[in-house]
Amino acid sequence: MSELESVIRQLEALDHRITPSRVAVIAAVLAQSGHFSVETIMHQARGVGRATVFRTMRLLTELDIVCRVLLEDASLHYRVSRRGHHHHLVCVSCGNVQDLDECAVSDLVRELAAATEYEIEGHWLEFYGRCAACRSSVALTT
Amino acid sequence: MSELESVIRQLEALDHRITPSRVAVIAAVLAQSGHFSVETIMHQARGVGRATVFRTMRLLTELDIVCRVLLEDASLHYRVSRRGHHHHLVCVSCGNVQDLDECAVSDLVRELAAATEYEIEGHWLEFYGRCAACRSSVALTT
DNA sequence: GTTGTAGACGATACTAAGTCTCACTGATAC
DNA sequence: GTATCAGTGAGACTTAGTATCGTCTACAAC
Repeated sequence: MSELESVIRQLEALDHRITPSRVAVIAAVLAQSGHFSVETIMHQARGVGRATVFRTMRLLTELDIVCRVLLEDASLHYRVSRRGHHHHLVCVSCGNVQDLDECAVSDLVRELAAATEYEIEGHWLEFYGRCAACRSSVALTT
Repeated sequence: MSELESVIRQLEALDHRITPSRVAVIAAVLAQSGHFSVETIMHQARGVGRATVFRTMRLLTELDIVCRVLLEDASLHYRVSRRGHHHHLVCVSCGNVQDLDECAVSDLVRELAAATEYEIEGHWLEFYGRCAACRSSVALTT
């Protein structure tokens, strides 16, 4: 079963209708390799209305098929999510994104809950830097 | 020396002019207790133009007089920053913000840099939850 | 005190990202 | 076959912020 079919099955299972617009958006999303903006999807799923693209993206986010990537300037991008809760390491130079396998702050969340009496429900954690390739190319050009 | 005067000195030291508009915006910012949006400041510093409020906020952010608080829905608010690099714990119910004293991920940054060969330059970290007061009030009403 | 000037100003147009509304369409159940 | 309602596209609207531009004024030099 292809990834596209698998997503369609998930939508069907939740009683969402399978329409050509949705399939076009989902196919465009699954074709992305790195992080992408909604605008990219709007270009690639031509003919699909703006509102529909946003609606479908929200649906995919709720289903954990895509996750949101927060860039350093606080702008939101998306990324196909092939695992559960995780964080990102974003190269500010080439835009490459590494998924970080495990949630690095789950211990911290427990400590913090004990120290502050908050019931902690969620968090944002994103790292920014330069990947090895970008660092070496900078070293060459300077 | 009041906090307002102290900020004005900082601006003067960097060769920025002290204008009535700037003073109005800075006073409005310093009067905030929790996190706030630019719109709040625009209401409280009546007569100051929209662009000027944004320009002044950017200036204050650069001077580390305010810091940005990322809410759970990825919208940006601001908060008077009375310390250096730190993170926030935001109550999603009453909006109260706790500053977390030390950067909890500095060790993690080092580990990650070693593991991924990235040169890590920055990160976002924000926690969301319910404070003790909000939890007890929910317990009472249910 | 006067003046020159560049930095700051307000108004306003614009952009980007996303939401809302509404009449219409078409997938699905009966 | 048809009724229904979830989903659709168009486009107006919202929110947050930036860009432009002609005018003003804080402040240093005189």
